Amino acid sequence: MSSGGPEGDRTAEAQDLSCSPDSPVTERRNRSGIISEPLSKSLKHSRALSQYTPACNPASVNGLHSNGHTKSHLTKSQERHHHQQQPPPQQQQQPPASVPTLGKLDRTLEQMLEGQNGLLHFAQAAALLKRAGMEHMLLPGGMGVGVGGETGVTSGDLEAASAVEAVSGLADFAYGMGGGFPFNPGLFIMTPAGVFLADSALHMAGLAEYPAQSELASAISSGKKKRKRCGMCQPCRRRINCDQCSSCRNRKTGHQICKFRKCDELKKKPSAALEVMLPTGAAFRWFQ
DNA sequence: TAAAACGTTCTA
DNA sequence: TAGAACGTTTTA
Repeated sequence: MSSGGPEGDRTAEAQDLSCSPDSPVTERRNRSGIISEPLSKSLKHSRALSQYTPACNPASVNGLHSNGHTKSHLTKSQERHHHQQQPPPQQQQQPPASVPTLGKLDRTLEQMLEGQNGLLHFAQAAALLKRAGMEHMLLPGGMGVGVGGETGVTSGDLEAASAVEAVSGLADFAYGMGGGFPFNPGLFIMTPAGVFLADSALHMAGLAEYPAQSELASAISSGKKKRKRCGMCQPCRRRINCDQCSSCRNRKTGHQICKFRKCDELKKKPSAALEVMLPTGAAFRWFQ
């Protein structure tokens, strides 16, 4: 009759997860920091990602992040941006109104990651590579119309413009159908979960610690039987077990993660993969 | 080594 | 076909 249940011995440290100091959040954490919390509290109000950061630092929200794994690299990449891309003093004048700032660019990239389950599709990858000065890794010959096509643009403008363009102006990005595949295929890892920038490309681009990209890619490419959670989708971001679903109730026998924390990617059948969502909305199959 | 969690199989 | 149970792998 251990009526401890979910409410049993909730610790005050769990309250750290809440940004609101007066938030009456009382949770119980397991060894992995997963919180068991009744459905009524947690599931109905899925927490924003920023609420899981230790200090709710607004600056950290600006960084590229999606889960606890990526906390550290945020600051690293931001430092990189500061150190490597800080314009010389004479260029610190106001940027042209039409040119996004690096901060805006970062937010754009963050939005890309947020919105695409962490996958970088080709146009986004192109933007990142360009941003890192890796245009040469794109295949030459105008195959990448729209990404490598801009001329007469300063590098800074190119970086920002191409990234924004990658997000919003994808229509002229030529895939297949005469346009050809604009990237060096070696830069990408094709996995059941999607297409990822290869580690090498990430490293070269200074993006080695992009959330989940390298980790997931390596995990899958290594031929492990088990797939890993993508770490990017809403369920993966969730850090709270509902304690009420069948998986939670039958944890001992079911061996299943809370239904509300089940990775969206893992819900899909692996065979449904090897398909890339093109910016045009069409699906590109790597293998027929 | 225990807990977490994915994959497979079984059952309703 | 969805959910439960179990085997197995992974991770801390």
